[in-house]
Amino acid sequence: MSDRSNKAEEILDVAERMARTGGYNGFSFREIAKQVGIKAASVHYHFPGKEELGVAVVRRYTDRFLAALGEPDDPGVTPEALMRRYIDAYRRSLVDDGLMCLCGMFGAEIAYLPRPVADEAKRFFESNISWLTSVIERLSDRGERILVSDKAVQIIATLEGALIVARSLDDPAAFDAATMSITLH
Amino acid sequence: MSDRSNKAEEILDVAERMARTGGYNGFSFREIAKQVGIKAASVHYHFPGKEELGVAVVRRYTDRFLAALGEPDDPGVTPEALMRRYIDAYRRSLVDDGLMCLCGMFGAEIAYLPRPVADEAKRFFESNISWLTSVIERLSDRGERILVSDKAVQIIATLEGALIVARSLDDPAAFDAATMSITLH
DNA sequence: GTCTATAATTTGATAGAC
DNA sequence: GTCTATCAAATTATAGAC
Repeated sequence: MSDRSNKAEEILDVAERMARTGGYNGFSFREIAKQVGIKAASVHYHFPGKEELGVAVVRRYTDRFLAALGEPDDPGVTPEALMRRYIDAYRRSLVDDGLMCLCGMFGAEIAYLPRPVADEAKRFFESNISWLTSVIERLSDRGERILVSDKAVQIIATLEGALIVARSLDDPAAFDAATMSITLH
Repeated sequence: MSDRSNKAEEILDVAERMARTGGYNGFSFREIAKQVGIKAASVHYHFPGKEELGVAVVRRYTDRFLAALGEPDDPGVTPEALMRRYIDAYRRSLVDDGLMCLCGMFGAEIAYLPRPVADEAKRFFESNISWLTSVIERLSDRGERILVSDKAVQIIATLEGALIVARSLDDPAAFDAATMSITLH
């Protein structure tokens, strides 16, 4: 509880929302502090520097994301339902939150990020591809024209790009247009 | 020639490269000036403010991008070749330049950008979808399961996302894995 | 066209009181 | 845990000389 008090979580909440809007330079200690109701110096008590805060934000985001997906080989859930669940996770980011995927944002800025933050963003994609690969293997009929691992990369790329295009066009329907062909195969 | 002197172009070159690495907050007048070999105040002579510079960078990027593609209904080029050309434009951004697509970057940050810059980024996607739609119509066999316009959105989303994933994983092969199924249909 | 000088603001960060 | 006070650096921007 020491490092995961309410305030620390609140700081992460605000930092995540700001990062998912303006990227790594889109959140600042002062602005976070103001929205949380403390002073900037107090934020440094919970997270020593911006790099550490950035790492913590991405780590929590990835963990929460994977937890919401569940186990890819859960016998109680069909692979079709799992795939639907995966697409809906991105869809909710767009429709419910109106936010970019944190790691899609940081992935675009990857060459600009401090190493530890970039490594955490990379871990998001690795774990997502791993999860997707397991699901695709379950619903894959042999004699496929395309590798399962390649299909996983294609799906996650399409979803990240669909967020960008739909938000740029200010048209949520573009997200569905871009992603509808993922399910039928 | 007045506003498109060599120095103005150099400024746009540096600003574009920095923006494609760190986003809208990833380029500054001081850093641009240093790399161009002038002072920050001199940059303001060519572009009054950051917003105007941002608009100019996106506009030049879009114009250059479309010009490189050529006319989508050019009878001298097969639609297959045009589609290949389109994918290669993104692939070169990754492999040759090692940079993100400017409008993929700005698209992720779209809610954070000044209105005029966001509008220019939107125009990039609109014109790209229009170009792609024309090409897809040429190579589309009737009785398709998916709308041509939807397929255009899907392709551009996959390409933007493929840049992000491949750069995050530091693995150019991921770009090909994500995009190879675009051509076969 | 480019410069110097300067301003106002924001940023990440630290020291030390409470 | 949170505060005040303070810092050095960086940001966008303007005025005016050359």
